[in-house]
Amino acid sequence: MSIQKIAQLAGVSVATVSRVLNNSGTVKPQNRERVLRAIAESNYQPNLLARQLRTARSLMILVMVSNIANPFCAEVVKGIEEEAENNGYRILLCNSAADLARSRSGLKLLSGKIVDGVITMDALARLPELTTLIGGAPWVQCAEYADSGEVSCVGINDMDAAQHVISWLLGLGRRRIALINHDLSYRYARLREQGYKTVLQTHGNHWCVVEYASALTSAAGRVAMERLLRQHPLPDAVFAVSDTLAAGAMRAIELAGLAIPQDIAVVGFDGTELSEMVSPQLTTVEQPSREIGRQAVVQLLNKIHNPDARAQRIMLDWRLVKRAST
Amino acid sequence: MSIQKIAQLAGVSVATVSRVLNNSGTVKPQNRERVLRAIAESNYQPNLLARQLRTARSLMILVMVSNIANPFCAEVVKGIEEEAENNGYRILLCNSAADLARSRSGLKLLSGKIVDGVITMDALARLPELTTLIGGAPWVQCAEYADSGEVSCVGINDMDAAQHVISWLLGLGRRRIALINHDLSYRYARLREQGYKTVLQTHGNHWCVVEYASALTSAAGRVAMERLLRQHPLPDAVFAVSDTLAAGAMRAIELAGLAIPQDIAVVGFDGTELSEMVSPQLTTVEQPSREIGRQAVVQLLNKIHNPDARAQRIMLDWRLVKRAST
DNA sequence: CTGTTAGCGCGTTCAA
DNA sequence: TTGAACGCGCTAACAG
Repeated sequence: MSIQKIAQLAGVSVATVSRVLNNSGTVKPQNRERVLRAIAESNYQPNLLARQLRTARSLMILVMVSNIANPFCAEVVKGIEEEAENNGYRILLCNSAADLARSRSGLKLLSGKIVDGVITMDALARLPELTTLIGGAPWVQCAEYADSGEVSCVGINDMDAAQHVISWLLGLGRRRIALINHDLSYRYARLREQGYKTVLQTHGNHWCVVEYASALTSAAGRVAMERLLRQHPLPDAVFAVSDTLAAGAMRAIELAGLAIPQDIAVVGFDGTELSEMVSPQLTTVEQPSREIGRQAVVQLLNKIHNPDARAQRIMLDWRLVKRAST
Repeated sequence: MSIQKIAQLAGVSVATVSRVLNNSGTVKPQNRERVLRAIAESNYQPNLLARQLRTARSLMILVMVSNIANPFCAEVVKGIEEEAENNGYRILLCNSAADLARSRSGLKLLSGKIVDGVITMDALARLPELTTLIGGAPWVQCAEYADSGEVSCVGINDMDAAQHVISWLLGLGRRRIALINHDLSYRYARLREQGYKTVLQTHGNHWCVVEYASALTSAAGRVAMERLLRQHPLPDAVFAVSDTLAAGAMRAIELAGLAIPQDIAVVGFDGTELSEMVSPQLTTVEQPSREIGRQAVVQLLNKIHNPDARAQRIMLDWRLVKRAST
């Protein structure tokens, strides 16, 4: 069912049908009525491929995520959806699973003109193939830093936050603070680790142990913590770079028969709902996740509508939420 | 950068470039070489809109989900991704948030020919507008039943599973078994509730209390459980229709100073990783989530390649995993 | 207010 | 083995 058939059915030209569909130009009420009736009768749905090919815009933005099950990630996506919807845009979610082939496949939606721009929460700045695939298309990095200054990004100051957490734990009297980190190809992971190490060095504290979780999941956090529990002496505090990791770590500590926070204090990151669901409730660095998502859309739409706009680095506020786990 | 420019750059016709791109027809090696060089030099990327408009297929399938953060859902999606990828298809994820406008917007990707088919995990069979929007396009319901026999679906026998759980709890001596359910517009929710009530009636057990959570989240499960804890006498067992709800319920029970399972036994549903992360570990009905996703893709591709194929109802096996929460 | 027509970029005949 | 020409369905410019 095409616009041609509708025109034929309504006894008008395709241009008139198009005008009715888009509320553009002027159409005699009687003709508009006939067109609308023909559309209703035939259950006609416009072909978006043709429309987008013709207008060269899709009102769709691609969101590339490495793990959609992560609650922090889900929150950011909600912020993205809200702001996009407010501006007449639709979201396409693509789960890259941190896989090169998947990422490449997803980005073809961008280079293939299916979407108008992309927001990535992935660590792909290190993959030159992907950045050339994106080319000069509108792109915003979200909850992750851009390596080059060419691309806008929205996030928090991860180094500051990590430094604050470690300083505070030291102030509480903790002396063996371990870090549970994640894939260092993420720049935020490198920055948080750097913050962690900087503070320890400044205080002449030589107990410095980092474990890397294989994914941002509770299970991976638990495994990482189990490795830490084989240390002698044991850590007396753990800083995990996500709430999911922290939740898994807490489980491992509990199973080992140790008490939180008496034996080991735990601090998470993100400030997701999960931090309030675990027992004891988790001290965590709260990120303004919804706002991060919204700002990413604002930046992206700005770039879409004004291609010459300079790249922006938006840094939002974070805060340490102190709860029973410390 | 279009195929025209490449043709010009390589000194051949657009047809030849197209043949190189699609490995179709025959091209003189020398010309192929020149085309490939032109493509590489100009960083050309084919316009998928034009290609899909012309070929009338996209090799993409739409997946509509109501809450991407639900771990069960995430597992099913992984299964979908695996099977789709094995067949050369790409996934587009659309978070409907159980919202009509969002769902409508998402399904336009289908009626607008952007994708070749749709897998829904949503309860949209009740919304006639949406089903007409889908029209006769390839469609599979996943982890949810179809109301009409026209559309294929993949899932488990929810009524059987619920009946089994309740019978088993009764066998353990529990007499006041409450149900934490979810939005009854989901057919699986209606079936599980039916299973719950059927068994209670059969045993002449009149203590029958159902609470409805506002979403499939821990927070909503906690709120629902808090309402149940205002009952007199208290329930001595709770069956929640998802692990996320059960986790929230456990938190509420713990905060009320009650013991699991001594005071109140808890059973979840789905068999997600979460059920192993909570303390005590959760007894739950394990669904073959990955396989559900894979089967959904198998059914959908069958429908895409063979439009006259009859709708199938695929029922997979479940099993009750008994752990410390009961 | 309306209709005709020229592309958007591509794959695919059909002749050569 | 190649190229010219058509049409997928749509919007927009232009002429009436």
